[in-house]
Amino acid sequence: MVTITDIANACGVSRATVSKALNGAPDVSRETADRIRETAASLGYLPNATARALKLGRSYNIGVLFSDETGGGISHEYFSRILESVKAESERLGYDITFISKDLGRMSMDYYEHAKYRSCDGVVIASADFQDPAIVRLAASEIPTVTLDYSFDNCSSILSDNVRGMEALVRFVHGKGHRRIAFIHGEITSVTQKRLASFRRTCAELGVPVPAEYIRPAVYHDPRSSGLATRALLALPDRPTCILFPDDLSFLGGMSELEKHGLAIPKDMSVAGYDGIPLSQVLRPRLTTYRQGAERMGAEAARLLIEQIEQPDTWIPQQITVEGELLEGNTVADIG
Amino acid sequence: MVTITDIANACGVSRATVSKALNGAPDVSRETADRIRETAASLGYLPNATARALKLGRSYNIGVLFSDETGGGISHEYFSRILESVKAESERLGYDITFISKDLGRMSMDYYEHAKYRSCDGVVIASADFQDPAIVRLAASEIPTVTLDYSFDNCSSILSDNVRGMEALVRFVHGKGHRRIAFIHGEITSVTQKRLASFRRTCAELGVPVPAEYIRPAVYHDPRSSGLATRALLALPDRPTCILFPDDLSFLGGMSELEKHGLAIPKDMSVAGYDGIPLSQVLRPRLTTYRQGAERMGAEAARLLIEQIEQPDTWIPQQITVEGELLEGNTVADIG
DNA sequence: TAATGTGACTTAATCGATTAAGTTAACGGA
DNA sequence: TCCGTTAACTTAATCGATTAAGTCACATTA
Repeated sequence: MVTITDIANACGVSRATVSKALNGAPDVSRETADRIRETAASLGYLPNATARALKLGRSYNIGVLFSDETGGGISHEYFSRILESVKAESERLGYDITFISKDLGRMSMDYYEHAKYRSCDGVVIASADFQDPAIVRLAASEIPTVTLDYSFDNCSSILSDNVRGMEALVRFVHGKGHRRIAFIHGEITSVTQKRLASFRRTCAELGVPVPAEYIRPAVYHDPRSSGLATRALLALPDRPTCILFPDDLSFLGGMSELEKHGLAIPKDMSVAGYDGIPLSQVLRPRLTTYRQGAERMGAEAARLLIEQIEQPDTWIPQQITVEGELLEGNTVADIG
Repeated sequence: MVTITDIANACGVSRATVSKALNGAPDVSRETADRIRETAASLGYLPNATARALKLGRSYNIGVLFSDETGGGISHEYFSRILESVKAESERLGYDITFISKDLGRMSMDYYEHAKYRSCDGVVIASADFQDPAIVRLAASEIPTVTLDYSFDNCSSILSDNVRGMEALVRFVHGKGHRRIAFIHGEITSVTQKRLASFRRTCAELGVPVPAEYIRPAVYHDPRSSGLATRALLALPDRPTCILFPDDLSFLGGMSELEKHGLAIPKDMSVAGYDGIPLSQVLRPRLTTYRQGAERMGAEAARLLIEQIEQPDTWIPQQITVEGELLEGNTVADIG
């Protein structure tokens, strides 16, 4: 391994001078600096991030947290889009990313300890149980933290616009003439609550009644549970004309249930999803859904976090809401 | 930050003794060791991975490489399953994982340099253009490397069993009576070549003729291009009775094309996919496909890599082939 | 009794890079 | 000529942990 000492020897200067030359310090002469840089290049010198981190107390490494337990793991489309954009933006800004988990080999530690152990400069919490004391501890710690789809006091956060997303969907189906709109929602989280509230408020604004039995619980990303919820809705004496699903994958469960009942989409039942995963746009009929701005969310998360890391003095917590877009498929019939 | 020095002071011993006590060295008395461990716990001591890495020349950190350019990014189901299992197994064995990329901020470096810079103990190459000189350099370097779905000399590799996967599919549809089997394949890579070869060989073994026009190129994970390939197949005077798609997502493109022609699956055309993504199993009809053993592949990759890192002397390159399973849906009609 | 051994420490060097503080020679101005 | 200044270095401490080598008191053995 080529170190700063090798360059120093090769150039007949001290290690200090090499370090300064490579970092562009002012008190190295032009010629010496050039000579050092050339030698460094010719020897194939690479700085050692570890040594630098130890000395500087800055690792240029940020942790990302995807809690697997909540099922919001990396393999869900929405989260992998977020991960990918956090990664891309971080790299653009000169930071690597490392996963933060509970426990590591035989060491048992919580998220905060893990992040400390790896001396992460900051952490992006992308999917987690925000009630988990370990998450709360991390968010409340001195480590700069940005959360996605949840807000802690004193942490910046990036929020998908669930309020406006749900509103857009409701207004869209209302515009198509629907007045009996059912909503199958995922597990109760802050995201779900926002969508529920927005659903209710928008319906109220539009003068659309929302019978209690039109709101059915299910589990995100679980076609089976949405299928059951769909069945329950179909059993109602006063069936809805349109069903909003918790997400696109869940819609598939509903779809097969509708099929079983011999109901065609959108002729006999209108439906809409949420997320706008690529699949939704190649399905026939193309699914009407709301695509969250995951790419921008990830990028903004990285940007905010690194800003906080690099300018801790001027930093104040920020909440950024990222809008998505309504993907108007053809699963909502015009019954106006 | 609580360091080893704080513990040393609190216990009235030297830092060396603390380090030894915490690492279970034999030359520390029972009582002293206990006292040190208690003090460490009560002070909330956490080892500093950075300092340890610097001294030991071991970071307990492995790099993972998902080249974005090839489109085999993190967000594809197969790769995210691999990532997730590499992560889980690495963590179980006490290693963190960090993404390796080209370039980092204003530093331009190749993969090898990046891995060196972060002192990764090893690298898993999960998706990449294996012709890329930067990838070749990394694989040929002194850094332990495991590749997925590709073999380099002197590197261990984990291979999805494309040969047996394709064979299983062909034998399955053949068993259902199909004799005119078309195959839409993805871009020519080593994986694709294996599938193509296996397709041809199995057909030959079964005595099924394979007209050249039954083999159509397309692009992986791109429903549009598979749609076009499907259209070309349908235009043939002697239509196939069954189409094998490059992957499940691509099948969706074919599906909508079939729909346009008023052809029902599987009545008018049988189809099969590849990958076995969750979606494929909630679609109606349920897709016949081959699910690759991504979870085992990721876990084996991590295991092999860490084995090589920890026992470099006894190490020899290994190739492990991981079998998947045929998911027998109902998109293949029995026309026997 | 002297030599030898041993258990339980401490000392000090080391990993690679950074940086405050110190040194030295050259130069300018009075 | 002498002093102050400045450019261009070097010295040495430091980040936190590890470990080979050294020390020392005490026990054992011939």
